[in-house]
Amino acid sequence: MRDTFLLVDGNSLMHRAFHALPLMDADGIYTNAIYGFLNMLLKVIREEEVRYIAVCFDEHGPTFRHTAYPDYKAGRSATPDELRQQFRTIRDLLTDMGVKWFTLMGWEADDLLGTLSLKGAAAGAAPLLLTGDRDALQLVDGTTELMFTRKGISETIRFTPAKVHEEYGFSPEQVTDWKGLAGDSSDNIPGVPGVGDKTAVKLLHQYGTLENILAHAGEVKGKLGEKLQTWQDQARMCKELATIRRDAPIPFTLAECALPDLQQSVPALKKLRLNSLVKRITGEAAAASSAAAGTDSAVNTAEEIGAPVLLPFGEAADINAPDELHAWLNTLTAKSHPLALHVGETTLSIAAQDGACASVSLGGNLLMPGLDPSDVLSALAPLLCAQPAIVHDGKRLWHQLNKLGLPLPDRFYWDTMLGAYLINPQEKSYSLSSLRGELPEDARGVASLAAWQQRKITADQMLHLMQDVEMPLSRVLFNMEQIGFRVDTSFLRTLGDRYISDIETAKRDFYAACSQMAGQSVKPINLNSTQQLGDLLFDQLGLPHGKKTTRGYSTSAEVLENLRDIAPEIIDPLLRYRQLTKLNSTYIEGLLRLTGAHGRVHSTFDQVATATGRISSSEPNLQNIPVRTEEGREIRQAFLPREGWVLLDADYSQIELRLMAHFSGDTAMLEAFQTGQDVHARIASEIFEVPLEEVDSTLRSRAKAVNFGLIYGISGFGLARNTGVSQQEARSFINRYFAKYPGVKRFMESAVVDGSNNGYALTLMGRRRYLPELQASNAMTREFGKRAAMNTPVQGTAADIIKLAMVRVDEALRREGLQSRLILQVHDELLLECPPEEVEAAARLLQEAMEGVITLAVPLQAEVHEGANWAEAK
DNA sequence: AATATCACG
DNA sequence: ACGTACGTGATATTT
Repeated sequence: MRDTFLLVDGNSLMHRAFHALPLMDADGIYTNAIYGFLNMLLKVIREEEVRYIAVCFDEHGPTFRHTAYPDYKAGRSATPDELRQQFRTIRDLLTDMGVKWFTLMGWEADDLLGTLSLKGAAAGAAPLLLTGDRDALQLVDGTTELMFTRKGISETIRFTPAKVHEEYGFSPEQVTDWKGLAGDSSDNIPGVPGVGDKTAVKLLHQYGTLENILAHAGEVKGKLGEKLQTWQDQARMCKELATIRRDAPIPFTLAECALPDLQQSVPALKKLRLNSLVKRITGEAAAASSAAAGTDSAVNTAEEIGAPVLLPFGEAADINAPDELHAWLNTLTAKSHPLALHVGETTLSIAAQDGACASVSLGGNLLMPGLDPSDVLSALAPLLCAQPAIVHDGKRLWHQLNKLGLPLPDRFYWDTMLGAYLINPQEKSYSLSSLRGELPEDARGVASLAAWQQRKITADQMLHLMQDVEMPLSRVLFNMEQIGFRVDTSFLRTLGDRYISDIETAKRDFYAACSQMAGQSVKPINLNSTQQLGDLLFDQLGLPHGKKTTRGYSTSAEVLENLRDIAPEIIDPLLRYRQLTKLNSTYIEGLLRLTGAHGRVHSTFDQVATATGRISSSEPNLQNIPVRTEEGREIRQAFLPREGWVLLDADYSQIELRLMAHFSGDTAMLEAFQTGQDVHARIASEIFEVPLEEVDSTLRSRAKAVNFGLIYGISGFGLARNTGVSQQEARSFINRYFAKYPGVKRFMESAVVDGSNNGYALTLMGRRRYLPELQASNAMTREFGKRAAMNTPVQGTAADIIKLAMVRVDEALRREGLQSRLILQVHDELLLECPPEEVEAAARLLQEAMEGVITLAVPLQAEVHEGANWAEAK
């Protein structure tokens, strides 16, 4: 196994970082590019087990190497001063860190990269190029790979020769030919005019090289052939320009590029106030040593599954015949667990701990006929039932198996999608390929990822969440998706007809009132278009528009509400139109579209969707079915339990406020919950200093609004907007609140301080959410970070609690041998459908499981109701 | 693909 | 001085 030799294009990365990040400075020294650069460097070092490292920079002498083409790079604007400074600083910093860097007068960074990758490979290392410059793709070969940064610097994609081909349609050797043809506007390389990506790839496919294309230009028909002949010199020139040299005269030994101990760079980083980098370096060292010390957990440890680099996987076998597959699986059955399994788009791969592994191409192509995925899964299912496997997105696999009527494994050993989510719940995507740059898409990749995740999750103290919450929950969610929720479609249709007729009425009333006001009949518009509506209301009719403008006027319900005093005859029908069309298109038509022939809807529950740990529901979203208005609530009457069964609904009472009380430890707040009375009223009485009996609905709702404000991360402005009181009054509410409940204030403040110190917020069960916003230079972003820091422990802990409750409820139902089953979760609410004879038992079990999940400083309270439909059971 | 709006906790 | 409540997903319109 070759050691990884990381070769960094310093110029490319610094430019990327500079433009991707806002300017930051330490005492007038700009650091944003340095920060972004090092951040990326540390990320790759951490993820790739780098042994050697070198950074290359441009050093332009008096003459360019490409003197033959003077316009070269004329299209690039000069390096701004704020960045030029940082190039000087980064060199000193790298020296301090002990990281070897290279420059050579008159040579560019990519030439040095080309030279060093050659020398590095010759010395026995595996060069890994890190750059944002596509030119470098030509350097990729069997030993040299490339990490390409994109989207600024936040994402990387890893190129092997095969990946280059997959992405661009030609091989690394053809990169320069391609540039000669298609050019590159960012480098001011013109190529052949009129030849773009598509044409270039086609020509390369046909003729292989630029020279060969030009030699056969006569054969090429039409304009294209002419152009190739006319511009052949320019094409050759462009190819030469794009060709990276690999013969720079630089002294090099692999040993001097050994990765230094990064701890020694801490003082230099501190000087530049790059504290989050310092934390990362020191934090990682601490995590590594604690992981090395070992944790005495009753559950499976990293050792059992094996460290990633130690996995003794042998050569992969390609299995292409069912007989062969069965034979191979039979030999696997005898082996140790866990297996690693990966079902990709086109391949399925399996690996065992002893090194045996195989991949099977699914579907197949012309060259290699593949197997029918269902045949492969059929062969595999019994094995998965016998040996818990490492999988990615187990819930999806269960669905695949289930669709084929195959036996379902009741658990998996490790789900790398869930692992990735716990490690960072804010990734844009949890597809396997996006998890680690370009992770090999086979079972070995999944296995080593799982091993890495186990160590990381253990170090971050989230093994409990992984094994006792997320993993078992995925099975519960699968069941819920599978079972679905029964819907009364004819009821919905009847309701929809009524909505439609009311919509027509509202429309008529609206236009009549508009015409009345205008003194003439107004032209009908598309009422769903906010643009046309704003035009009508504010330009034609001259109603005062709210100051909210982005592209035109806002016509939100909030703005319209303010116009009700002026023109209720216009606004009321309009608001009614809005309400009814929303109900009809989203909840009547949308729901009917998704109701199967069997009369049930099967929502998808996304376990890796939210930053806080909540689950989300989609297609249909059953977590936002109307309830707040009487009109909307009718829709809930269409949600029914299975024929002859009963619906049970249980919701946590004030769970987030209770958690606030628990976290803050505030005596008065805790007391408010001990009495078991109406908490909002009680708090209103305290903060407004009136006897409980004199708390009217206004005071109560104001106190309630403050409570919500606290949970969301209080701000005077937000509270004012939500309650309709002035911002000054809102502030005074908050002040009174903090005066009565000083512990709550302390909790809020410490949540922000902890978030800043740690870089993340924690829930009670150790779930974390990183808060880079707290370090932002933009004040608004930072304020957002503060609110998230205050909200996440509360919302996230509530999510932890109900998730564990779901696992416990499911377990208990099974243990008691009941047929009742969970069918829905709505953040603080669980729905079950039960046979009538089980209702009492299920209700008790549900309440006990929910309330008993965890012991807090205040009791957890769950309220259970039953009904013949969701409206009744709520 | 982005924006505006609105449904839920 | 900035412009804000936290977390989601669906629909329709507009680019």
